[in-house]
Amino acid sequence: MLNILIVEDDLDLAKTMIEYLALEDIRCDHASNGVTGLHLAKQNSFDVIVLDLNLPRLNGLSVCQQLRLDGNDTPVLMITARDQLDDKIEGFKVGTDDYLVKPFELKELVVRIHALARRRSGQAQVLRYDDLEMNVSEHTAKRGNDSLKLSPTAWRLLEALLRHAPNTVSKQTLEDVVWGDELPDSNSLKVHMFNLRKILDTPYATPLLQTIPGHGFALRRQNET
Amino acid sequence: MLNILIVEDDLDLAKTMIEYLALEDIRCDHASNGVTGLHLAKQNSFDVIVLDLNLPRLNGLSVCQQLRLDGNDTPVLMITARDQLDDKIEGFKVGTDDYLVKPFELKELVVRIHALARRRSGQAQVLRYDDLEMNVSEHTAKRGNDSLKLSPTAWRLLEALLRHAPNTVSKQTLEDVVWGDELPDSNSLKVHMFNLRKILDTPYATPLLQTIPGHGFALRRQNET
DNA sequence: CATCAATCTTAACCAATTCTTAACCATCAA
DNA sequence: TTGATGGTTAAGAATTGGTTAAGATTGATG
Repeated sequence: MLNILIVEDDLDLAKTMIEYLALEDIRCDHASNGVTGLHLAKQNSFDVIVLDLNLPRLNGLSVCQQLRLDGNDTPVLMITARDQLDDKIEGFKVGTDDYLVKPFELKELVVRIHALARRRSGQAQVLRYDDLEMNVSEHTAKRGNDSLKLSPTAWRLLEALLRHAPNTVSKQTLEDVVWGDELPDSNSLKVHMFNLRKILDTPYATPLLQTIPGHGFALRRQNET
Repeated sequence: MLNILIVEDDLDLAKTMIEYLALEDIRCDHASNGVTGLHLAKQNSFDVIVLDLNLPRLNGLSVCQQLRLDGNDTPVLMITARDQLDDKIEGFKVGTDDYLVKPFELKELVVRIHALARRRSGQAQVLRYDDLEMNVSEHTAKRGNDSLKLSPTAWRLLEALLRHAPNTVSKQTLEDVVWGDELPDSNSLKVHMFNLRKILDTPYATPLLQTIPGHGFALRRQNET
């Protein structure tokens, strides 16, 4: 059972969507303007957010941008009347995940909602795990109340780990993140991880950076699965 | 720099795409039929896979399905000539992430590739059989409530067995999983299976790891087929 | 242009884990 | 009995990960 938020000012359209989606076992909350939409999105946790581009009080792009700045990683499906590529590009820039151009078939809406629900957006501008917080836009990182001083490489590593937390990130992926195709021919990653751990964990009671032998590393609390 | 795989039998289209994407700093590998596409996808790690729906030898849907069964979580963008909703529905069922209908603008292709590349798997991949549970994303394994400490090789063996459970997995397949082409020239597999069994079964009442004489091994409860 | 601080790469060392190998045993079927 | 298959054990080899420190590189600043 999916749980989504629809932000749409055309009440007829909203009603049609909600009723149709109910048949497909998708529960909808509804807001008719950007401000309440943003508010609802912040309060609750939805599987997908369906956003009209043109909204009273706060347009869809701004709503999406606000969410991302707030660290919300819910997939966003934008509905627009125009089929302007530039709108889409702009939309993807602020963190939209998919588009649907009016008029659209309800069946297609359902299909895209399901596809989006399977993944996280990955476009949040603030990443959090446990008491660790990373603001991608400001380029700042904190653990608890202490701000962390990260070297460029340490930053990239931590960002990758945080985006996947609490999942394991393979050494290969980490090397990819830092060096791309041109890997250094030594044990550089080991050293960087050592340094990152020194900054991230050593001063604190609960270590977060776990080594997964033979595979890679994970940001995860020890006791948790 | 993104790294993607294009599986497309229309060589003109493929060439156009590859050249355009190169300008956008997207590196492309290319396969012109489903079988090689699948092979490439399994061998390498891409940011996105662009799949034509209609392919010689193995169609796009099957390729995608195979990948998912194999535990591959790379985002897939399906290209289709028709705008049949049913195709899309079928596609999303087997794990496609997005669609593009021919003819499309190359700019739009770029935008969607970027959007997909950023997305990450929202839900942990979990394999289960009986009271055995393996979280592929976190790289953790439990039997009942006890977490299992697996060596890299043990992990690979168990994963292969679990993906096929309760079916038998041949010794050859297991050797393939662990060593690929360069097999060790001794009885290494025997030893590894012994060690795996020690971790997996020995402490518990009901053994799960069965030997199928002459063929291989299976993860299966004793009484069941 | 010289210098300084920060950062990155590299090499080396140690400890722990993991892997391979070669035995030896038990069982079964021919 | 013999040969093939699978289970068990232990030793030594190889690999991996943590740690440290020395140069090399970079970028900023006086």
